[in-house]
Amino acid sequence: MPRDLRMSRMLHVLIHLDRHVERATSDQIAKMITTNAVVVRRMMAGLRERGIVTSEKGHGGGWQLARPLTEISLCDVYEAVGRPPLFNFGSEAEPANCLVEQAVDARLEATLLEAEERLLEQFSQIAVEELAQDFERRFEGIRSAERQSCSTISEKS
Amino acid sequence: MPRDLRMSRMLHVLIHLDRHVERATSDQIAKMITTNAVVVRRMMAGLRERGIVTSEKGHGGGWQLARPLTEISLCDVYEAVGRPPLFNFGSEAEPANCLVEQAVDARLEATLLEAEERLLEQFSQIAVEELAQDFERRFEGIRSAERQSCSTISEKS
DNA sequence: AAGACATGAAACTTTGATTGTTGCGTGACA
DNA sequence: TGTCACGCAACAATCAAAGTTTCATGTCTT
Repeated sequence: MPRDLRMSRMLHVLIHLDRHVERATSDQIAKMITTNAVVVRRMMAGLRERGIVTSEKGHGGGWQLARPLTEISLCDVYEAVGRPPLFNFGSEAEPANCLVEQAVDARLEATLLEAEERLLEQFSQIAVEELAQDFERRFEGIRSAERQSCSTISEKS
Repeated sequence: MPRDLRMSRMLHVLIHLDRHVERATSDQIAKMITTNAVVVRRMMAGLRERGIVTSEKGHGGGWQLARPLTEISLCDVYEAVGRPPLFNFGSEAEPANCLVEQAVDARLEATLLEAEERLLEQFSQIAVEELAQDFERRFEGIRSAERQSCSTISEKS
């Protein structure tokens, strides 16, 4: 059930930039997340504005982390990709003149707002570095499995 | 920020069916929520399957509540409209072969799943009757304001 | 200075899910 | 028998994210 992929994708990229490449062009990044360079620039522009990455033009240019993953929270990334609406549902756009609808909307929005605040609070307490460590645990798990079984599981992209 | 409106709309309708009309045709309901009869039938079919409303064909037919609003929770309605995805974002559809992406997806999905469970738990503890009472408080507020100012604020739809 | 490389930015197309629409079939009541 | 109302299927409209194309700008190398 694919929806807005920007946050997931940007987290993916940030970890690669920290653990694997240090600097990468939009094209290289595009291959990491199986899309194209323009989409990458569009998303990364938000990260640059928030001081999470920097970009350089010309030969040897590309994208680079501007600060360590320990100082980037999931909330930072969420805001950097434009604070898209968290929920997939809600009420009509214009305020209703029907009082029943007003009551329903108010209650629903209040409930969602509360849930949103809780989720963002959680996001603000998770550093991207934590996800990078999740990855390394997975990597070590695969490596040790390889040593035992001599199978050829390899890391890709 | 309009997204999936089904839950909001169905709550609206259920309260009208309890407080105002008792039985209504798809066309009448369509006017309440400013859409057309087919859309109404599509959404209400889910409510009927869950035993929340009943429908009758022919003369004098239409839709009717099958049980009191005190016995219908927001969660019931959410499930009746098909359990649409709660969140507006997520990860790629197919499981990744990149370990970094796997780690990001796993963490993100776990966080969202937790938030989803909390929200549904809250939904299951709110009866539609509560929203109906929210409405009546609003209604009384307007009535008393009318008595004081002789203005002509009227309830619509 | 020329050319290749890489980002910046604008305009357009594609995609996917909800919503909206049309048409026809079926059951029920007068 | 005719009207009313739901049931159902197929199709069009809508909207945002994602994808694409094109051109401009800046930078490094030769």
